[in-house]
Amino acid sequence: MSEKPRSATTKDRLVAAAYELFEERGFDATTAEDIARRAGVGRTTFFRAFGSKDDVIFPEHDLLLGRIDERLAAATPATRALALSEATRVVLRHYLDEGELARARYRLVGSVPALRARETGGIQQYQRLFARWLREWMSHLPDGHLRADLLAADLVTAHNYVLRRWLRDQTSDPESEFDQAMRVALERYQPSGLEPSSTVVVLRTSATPAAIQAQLQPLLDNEAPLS
Amino acid sequence: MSEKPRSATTKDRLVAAAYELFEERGFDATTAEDIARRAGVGRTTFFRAFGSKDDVIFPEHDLLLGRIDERLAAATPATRALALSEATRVVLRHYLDEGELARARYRLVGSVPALRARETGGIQQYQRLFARWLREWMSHLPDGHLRADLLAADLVTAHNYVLRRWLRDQTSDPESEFDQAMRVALERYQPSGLEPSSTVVVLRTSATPAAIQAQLQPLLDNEAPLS
DNA sequence: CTTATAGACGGAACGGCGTACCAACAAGTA
DNA sequence: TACTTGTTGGTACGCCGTTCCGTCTATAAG
Repeated sequence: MSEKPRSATTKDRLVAAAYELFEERGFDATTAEDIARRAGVGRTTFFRAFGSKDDVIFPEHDLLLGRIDERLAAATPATRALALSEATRVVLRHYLDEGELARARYRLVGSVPALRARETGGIQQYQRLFARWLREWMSHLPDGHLRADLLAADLVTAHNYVLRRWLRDQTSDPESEFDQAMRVALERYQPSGLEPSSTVVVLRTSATPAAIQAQLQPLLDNEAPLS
Repeated sequence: MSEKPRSATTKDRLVAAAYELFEERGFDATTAEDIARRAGVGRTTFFRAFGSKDDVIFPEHDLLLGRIDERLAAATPATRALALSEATRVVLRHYLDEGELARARYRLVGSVPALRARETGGIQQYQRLFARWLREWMSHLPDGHLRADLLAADLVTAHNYVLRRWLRDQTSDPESEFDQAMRVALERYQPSGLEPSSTVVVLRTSATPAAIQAQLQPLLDNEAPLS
């Protein structure tokens, strides 16, 4: 616990060596021994540090899962919509902070099917974590479990949508796009015990209910003050 | 093309042998040579037939992708909602028809992390296929690409929700539950050029917009007649 | 009937992954 | 100094998935 500096640098050197070699020769043409040799350690040490060749690419996965869980556990009924948005934002921010490293990983994963599978497996873990909380929060609604699963999928999908746009340099303001994406995704969420004063709404329009509901959602969000 | 009977039985014997051994000793404790020996063929033949040990579990994947693509390609603007629902139903029906084999696979996949990753990879392929069509259909809407991705995720998630309930014996009428799940998932879809006669809606209720919209959606669905 | 060509098959060998085991070595403690 | 504790590298092993090659069978041509 106190030897972070030395231990961290060994792992970091392995990660750096791995990315170098992957970009030089490709993933499949790089052996674990190659990586270890360039990092100046033995092959055994490499597997002790990462467990598998794929793990070099996705190291902070468990950390992010933990942070999401914390954020969702801290939500009160009134702040759940916000908690969902912020928990998702934690992941986005993490990749934004990585900068070029995240883009290198994106290129790599996109070109190696085995890594794609690994990545989607990780994404699924996020989704299941969100679903676990949402099922609890929405179980009283009609089709609550289904709607919880759908919203969990939507949150993850919306996050990936914005993240991929940033990774491909298709946006200069990912945070704003993320806000909008969360707004759309959270159309599926309605606060649980909230019983607001009844309101008369009269509409004369050809807009579909979905469009109307999209317009009204921000009002509902604002009604739930953050703690 | 005409040697289906002999070729099919070899593959089928390998699949049968594989499932037997997986249930007897578990996935990891079963080698490719074990499977081949029990099926009465050589190890080389096994890898020629399936390419990898995982592939024995998910053989008809490409077939299903093809059928979905066909169904979506055949949709007209007026029948797209129905096409989405039916294309998804193709997958559900496939597993329902498999019966006990599907349940054996479910137990197996649930207990072996490597197979889980493989399965989610397959699911992601379905999702991407749906998204490809939906992006085309919805690109004119505000946030069209995002909404297309979300709906694709919802369709796949809704399907998996019902399928898993059936796999766990939590439902006796998966088709009806699937209808309802599709209804909820398709709340995200609004037909493209549809410009219905305007309607005045007066509501005095404490229900949220999302709930109201959920109630109204069937009316919209009925407006798009099937060809 | 014989020969030729193509395709399915099994065997052997190879590189690589991930694991298990072991010996060497450093650092802190009695 | 001796003893633990933990990290490291080396060796060996089983298995995966691929490649190469020789064998067998079947269908067609001569």
